[in-house]
Amino acid sequence: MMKYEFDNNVPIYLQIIEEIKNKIVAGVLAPGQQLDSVRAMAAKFEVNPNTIQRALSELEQQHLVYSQRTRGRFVTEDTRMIKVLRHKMAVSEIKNAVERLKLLGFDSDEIEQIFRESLEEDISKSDH
Amino acid sequence: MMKYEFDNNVPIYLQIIEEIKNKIVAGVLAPGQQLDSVRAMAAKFEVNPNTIQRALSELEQQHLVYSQRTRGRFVTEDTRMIKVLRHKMAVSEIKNAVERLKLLGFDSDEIEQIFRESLEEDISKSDH
Amino acid sequence: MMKYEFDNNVPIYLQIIEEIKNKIVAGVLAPGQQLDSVRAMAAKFEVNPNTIQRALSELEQQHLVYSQRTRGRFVTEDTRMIKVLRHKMAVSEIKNAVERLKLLGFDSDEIEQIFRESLEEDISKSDH
Amino acid sequence: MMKYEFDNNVPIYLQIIEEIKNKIVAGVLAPGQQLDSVRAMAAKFEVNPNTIQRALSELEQQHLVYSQRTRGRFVTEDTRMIKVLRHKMAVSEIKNAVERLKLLGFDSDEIEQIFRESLEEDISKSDH
DNA sequence: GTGGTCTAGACCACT
DNA sequence: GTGGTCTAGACCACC
Repeated sequence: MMKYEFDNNVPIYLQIIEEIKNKIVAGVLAPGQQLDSVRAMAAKFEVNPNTIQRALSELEQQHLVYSQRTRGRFVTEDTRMIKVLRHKMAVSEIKNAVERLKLLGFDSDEIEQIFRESLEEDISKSDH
Repeated sequence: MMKYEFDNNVPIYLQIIEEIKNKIVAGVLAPGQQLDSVRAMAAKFEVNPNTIQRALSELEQQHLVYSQRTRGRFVTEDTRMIKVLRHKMAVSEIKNAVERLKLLGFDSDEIEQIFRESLEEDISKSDH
Repeated sequence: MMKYEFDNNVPIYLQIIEEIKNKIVAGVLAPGQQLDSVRAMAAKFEVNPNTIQRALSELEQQHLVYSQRTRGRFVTEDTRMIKVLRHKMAVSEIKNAVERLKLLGFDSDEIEQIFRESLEEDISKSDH
Repeated sequence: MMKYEFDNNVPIYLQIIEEIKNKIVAGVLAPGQQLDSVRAMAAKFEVNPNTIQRALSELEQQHLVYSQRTRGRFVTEDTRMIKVLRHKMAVSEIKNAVERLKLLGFDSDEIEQIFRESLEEDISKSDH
């Protein structure tokens, strides 16, 4: 058997980044909307303010949020950026799934067929 | 401040079940092949033997492994069962991905299109 | 008169980033060469290790250095990246000078003429 | 740990001299115009009056300002002096930039080419 | 020994 | 009150 390895060594700040990205892509955080303050988020996540700061400045470097020194932080108003992010996240989600299936010995044709089945079921579900 | 638990509340025994299922489906553990002993697995996973015990009996209930009192535990020789499992795992993998994307606001058409792109890239990659 | 403002509020970690970029561009740090460890640099700059860490991880995000967990950090071996950086730094150096001169009321023609004089003097200097 | 001083060892009085020269060259301070009093400037720069005194007498030695015992200090009316200063500042600005680039390993040809690019961009910008 | 993450707590500038 | 920077000191995984 293989080496033992249970997940969850993902750094907190990365998890927070993902959390916020999800909300931006899903529209829960709208373009231009103000984020909670560093200290407020630190309290909510029960985490040190520095950890939040790190997550947020990383998001800033990716141009997904911007900050105004004394006013606070805001979701980018550049909807193009958000669309790009949205697409990237979808691609990576799907690629990961495909990747894992290939490791289990599935080939592209099989994966495509199963994917097709999944979508069809979905459609019939939404017909109810 | 205390640590906030983000993910990782999946019980260990479920993670172990997944691990073993993966090996069976991928063929790393062949039909009829003997599994490591409970104590050996407990050592490898650095986990209490009871946890292993629980995982294995669950797999027995699902007829994916069977035990012979004195000899040990073995992967099922029923290849049909394995095929079914294989298919189920693929479906659930893909459904999960689709599900997460729908939560992010994607509709079926978008997902299909991105899926198509992913596969095409894969093909062009393997052409190199 | 204008607002009072003496320079030097530039964060230490940004100054360190510049320092290292300079060395990379000038070739003092060659592609693939190992950098001092975080702790060593912290001692050299008389600064907290976290500050060094921050500078270096920023450089890593810019793909100018890469790190290997247990071995240390290294200058990128991608000489293209270094060339790009080199060019960017030159452009920004010159743009800054031009910018400051424009604030002093110089127009492009004047600036070009003075620039030409500077270069000629330089050449005659290197003739000696 | 103590703080390491990176830049900012330029004496304050020199910074103030530069500030005033900039204003004179840019025309913010016109020929013959009266300067603020020492005390007023000391307040504005949040600096000891002696520091201002020193900066101003240096400027007097360079014939860029002159003082009338009881009335105060004034910008020189010798526009030729100002033109010379203006030129000198431009030259030194550019020479500094060139100098720094040479330290980074650029040769004159490269610098000229990049300078040319910068100016062209500037022109195309003003065309918009 | 290496890099990486996190906390606790401080100080700054800006409004 | 906001974000931003920095220190001091801790712990982890990896080899």
